[in-house]
Amino acid sequence: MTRKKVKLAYIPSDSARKATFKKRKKGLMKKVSELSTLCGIEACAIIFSPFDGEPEIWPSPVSVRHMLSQFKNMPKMEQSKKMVNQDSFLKQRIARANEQLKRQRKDNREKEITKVMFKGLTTVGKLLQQDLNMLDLNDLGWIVEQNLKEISKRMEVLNKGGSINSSSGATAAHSSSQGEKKSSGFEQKQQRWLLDLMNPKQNNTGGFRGEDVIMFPFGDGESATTHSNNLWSNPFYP
Amino acid sequence: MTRKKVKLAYIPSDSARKATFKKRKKGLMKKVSELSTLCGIEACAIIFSPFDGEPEIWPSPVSVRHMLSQFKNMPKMEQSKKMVNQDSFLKQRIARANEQLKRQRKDNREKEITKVMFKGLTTVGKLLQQDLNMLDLNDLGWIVEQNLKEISKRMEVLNKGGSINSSSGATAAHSSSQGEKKSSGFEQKQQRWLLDLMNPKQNNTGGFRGEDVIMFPFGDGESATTHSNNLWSNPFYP
DNA sequence: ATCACTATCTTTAGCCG
DNA sequence: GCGGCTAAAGATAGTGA
Repeated sequence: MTRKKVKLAYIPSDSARKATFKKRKKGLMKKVSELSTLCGIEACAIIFSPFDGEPEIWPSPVSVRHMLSQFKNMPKMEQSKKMVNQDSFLKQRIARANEQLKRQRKDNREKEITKVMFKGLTTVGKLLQQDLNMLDLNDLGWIVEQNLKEISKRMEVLNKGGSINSSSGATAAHSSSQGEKKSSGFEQKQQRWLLDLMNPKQNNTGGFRGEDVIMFPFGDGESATTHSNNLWSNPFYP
Repeated sequence: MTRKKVKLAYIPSDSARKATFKKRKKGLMKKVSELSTLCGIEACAIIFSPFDGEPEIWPSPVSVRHMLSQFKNMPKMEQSKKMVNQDSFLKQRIARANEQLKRQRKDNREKEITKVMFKGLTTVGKLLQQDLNMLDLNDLGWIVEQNLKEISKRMEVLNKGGSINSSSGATAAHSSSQGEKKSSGFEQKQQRWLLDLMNPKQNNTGGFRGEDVIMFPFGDGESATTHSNNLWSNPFYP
């Protein structure tokens, strides 16, 4: 049987199109997944289809979040390093050292990925910004008005809450040491500010929590009645 | 020769990994492209690789922007519709009607896509928001301080600039009429607010332009010295 | 490193139940 | 419409220049 060579064009038939869509979407997602694991990189695919309301997203939304949260766990790595150094038996030491090396490599790779990804994230952010700026925001003066209302509240709360210490400890050392032979250009500087940014300070005495709002041109866009479901939702506490 | 069946795991060798990455990235992009054209849907893929600094993005960043800008051109479609109706020769009329129908169909599809995509965009926006919220923004009190400084300025300007008219004309009619046999659930309501949102008002007398800043957790993240290159850039005027 | 080649593996169009 | 099947089309791992 001669199965024709599918010309690359919009499939007119609704049913055929949907069928092809489902099949190919599946295949595509698999490909993304494979690329990600094989090459140890972060990737995502987003598919907006009329067939389902929500856009299809790979990987799970949580995975990106998880990646960023890794920064918080980095200091712990330092500790385990010290532990290994104080071990006594030679064999165990070698074994552990190898373990360590392996982990180190993995960790290095993860850090590297995270760095790249984070840097990239800002690019994506810019992109989305630009797209959303297309909405001719000049016409939406009421947004600013809304902003101002919320902001006055925020001002009050802040002024009451006292001064907020913004310099983070940033004691987390950068452990690039041995391991990976070629780490493709870690920049100490950037890495440092990322650490500073990521290193959490437990000082939560600042007055701004929960109710404070700075409007954001993101949201579900369906209703403008509720606050949490507003076109302009809170970027600081979603 | 027995070429092995590639086990799905991280490729340790730097060179092999990079080679595979390049090949597969290419293939993946092709797949996305094919899916998009075959099924008439919008999709994008973003790949963060340590091999190149910028993330790879499909399709071109402009395409997303272009899509949104289509909304602005919609009213023109109405005009061409009328023009066709006033034609006199039967043959020409039929020919033109068919042309029109074709365009209408295309346009309907594009509108539909845009609707879905726009709705999805907000979901993506939320996603990115959440991810960026991981930065423990509580620790960055200075951001809020910066915000407040800029905001006081904004308040002044706004109060001086008079009230800003926020109700847009929204006269653009919704033309779903004939054509596409199955338009997979256009929602009048949502379509309407999109139109309202998109329909530009030429009233640019409002006082806020250029210098006003509401800080945003997006940016290039490299330097914090210049304003335009700040970690927190201006969402309203990028 | 980068290209081209191609044997082999993978995806998928078209059918059928 | 959905899931399984099968052969054609397509992608790519390994290789050598």
